[in-house]
This record gives sequence, structure tokens and C-alpha cells, in this order.
Amino acid sequence: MEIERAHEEFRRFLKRGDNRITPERFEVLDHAIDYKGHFGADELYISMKTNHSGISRATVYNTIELLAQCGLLIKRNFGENKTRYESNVNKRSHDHLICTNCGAIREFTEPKLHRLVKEISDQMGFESSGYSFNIFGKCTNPNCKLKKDDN
Amino acid sequence: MEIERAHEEFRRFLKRGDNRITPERFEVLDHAIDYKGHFGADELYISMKTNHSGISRATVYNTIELLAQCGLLIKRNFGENKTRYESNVNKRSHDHLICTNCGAIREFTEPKLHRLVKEISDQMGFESSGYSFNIFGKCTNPNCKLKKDDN
DNA sequence: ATTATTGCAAACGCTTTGCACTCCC
DNA sequence: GGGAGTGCAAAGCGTTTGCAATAAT
Repeated sequence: MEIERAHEEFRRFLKRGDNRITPERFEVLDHAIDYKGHFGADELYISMKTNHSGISRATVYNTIELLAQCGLLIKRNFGENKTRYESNVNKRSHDHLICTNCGAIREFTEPKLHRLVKEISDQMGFESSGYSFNIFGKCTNPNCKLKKDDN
Repeated sequence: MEIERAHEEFRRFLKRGDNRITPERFEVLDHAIDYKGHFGADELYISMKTNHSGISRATVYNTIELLAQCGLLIKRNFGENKTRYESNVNKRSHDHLICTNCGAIREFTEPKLHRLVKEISDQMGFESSGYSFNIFGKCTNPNCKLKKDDN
């Protein structure tokens, strides 16, 4: 089961960094990898509270950051001045098309990108640890109509 | 002179959209294209206030957005949960390398990207209006040391 | 026992909003 | 003169922080 593997990976990550193993951290992990689509830290907090969790905002924010460092979550930014996350468990690397009209976010995979990032970094004297690539535009989707709150 | 051209372009843009021509808007334009490097809306506001302008925050935010729509400024986002801008007057299209250690931001130009964006958009049924491409990593620069406030 | 982690609430930084006044058209 | 634009202050939103209580080591 992939949740077991995620727990194991997080546990190893925590030990490696001399972080303590707490039930709260695994509670956050569980909710985060369960979450469909992209989410902000506060959304996850609210969602957990709604599900009768006793977790605190501080712990959610702190843990989410650890999960991102660990690679179980990916940090995103779609130009809305808030950090978004998405589960990286059982997903392959991808980037996003963002409809500036209705807010819909679609994924695409472009294998060329990794090589390109590597080439550019080498050329510029950078040791790259990641990248972010977003394309903005309009869906050709006929019912694309200022919904503004999909993900 | 390029400032004249910028004024002219902004004036045309404002008329086209039935926006009024006000001195405040051109005051913001002047300061924005003068600003070295990337800036947040509030930074520009503070900078203008420091230079004894009577402008208001609301006007700066409003005008900057118009300037971005008009193409005289480019909107950026470097993963800090705030919108950054940079002058697009007399600059050629480029993207950024961001050092996660010292915060330095360097520019690069990769001609392949436009074609790539077009290809992906076509393939996905998107009418692209722009993209954002950032590479995160560490400078190989020896005096890269957690400065956190360059641009 | 020691000290990281937690929960809570308050503070923070950037951005948006409401409203009365102004001035472009 | 009408209504978009302005200035101001307050509120909004996501995020961070300080501190006392708690619990992992």
C-alpha cells in the first residue's frame, strides 16, 4: 500500500534530520496525500478541522513544509500569491496550463524540459534543484466561464 | 526617447479600454520603468512616497495592473507569495534562475521556449497568452551566503 | 530530564475594499 | 454634470511568530 511507503519515507526523512516522530505529522501526511488536486496550507488546515481534527494551524504549516522538503508533496505557485501543494505520491513529473478566464488548471508532461533545465543551469553556473513552468491562457473549452475556483 | 514611446503606448491602451487619462497613471508609469530590477507594488508605492509623491496605494496597485495588461510591465512570481514586476521597455524576453540560498535572481534567454509553449498549447487545446519559467537552485558563486534580499 | 513540538492567538506583509472627494470626459 | 479615478484608512487573506503547555527522546 502506498500510504505505508509514504509513512516509511517520511519517518526516514524525519530521523535523518533529527526531527521528532509525532502523530500530528502523520495525520497531516495522511490528509495531504488524500487531498484531490492542489491545495493551500490553510485549506488543508480547514479541511482537517472540518473533519474534527484537533490539529493546529502552526503544525499544519510546519508539517507541510517538511513534506515538501521530503518530496512527498510538491510546492506550486500559480501566480495567486499563495503557495499551493499537491501530492507527489504515485505521480509523474508534470507542469501546468492555467486558464486565466475560468481558473481551471490542467496538467501536461513534456520530457524535453528536464534536459533543458539541466543545459541552462550548466551554462549559467547553477546547481538546479527544481523548476516551475506554467503556461497561461484560455481553454478552448466551450463552458469556460469565469468560475475562478477550480483546481 | 523610449519614455515618450511608453507614454504613447499607455495612452493608446487607456483609450482603447475606455480608461481615463490621468496624471497619476503616468506618474506611476515613469517610476515603474525607471525602477532597477524587480519590484513589488508596495515597494514602488513606498519608493514613490519617499520621493515626495502624493500618490495613494490604491492608485499604484491599480495602475501597475493596467501597465502589466498593457505589456509595459511584466508580472513575475518567484515563489514568495507576492507579485513582482519588471519593466518591459527595451528588454527582450527572458526567464529566471533563482538561488534558494542567497535569493539572487539571474536572467537567461532560451529561444526554444516560445516554440515549446506554442506546441504544448496547441496540443492541449489552449490559447496561450504567456508563460512563466523559473529554475531554482544554488549559485556556484563563492560568496553566495543567505543574503535573501537581492533582486 | 531535556528540549523539540504543539496549540493558541496575536501580529505580520501584501493586497483589496468602501467611501467620500476630485477631476477627466 | 456624470461617473471613473483618487486618497485614505480599514479590512482581508495567507502566513509567521511568541509563548506557555505538552510529549518525544
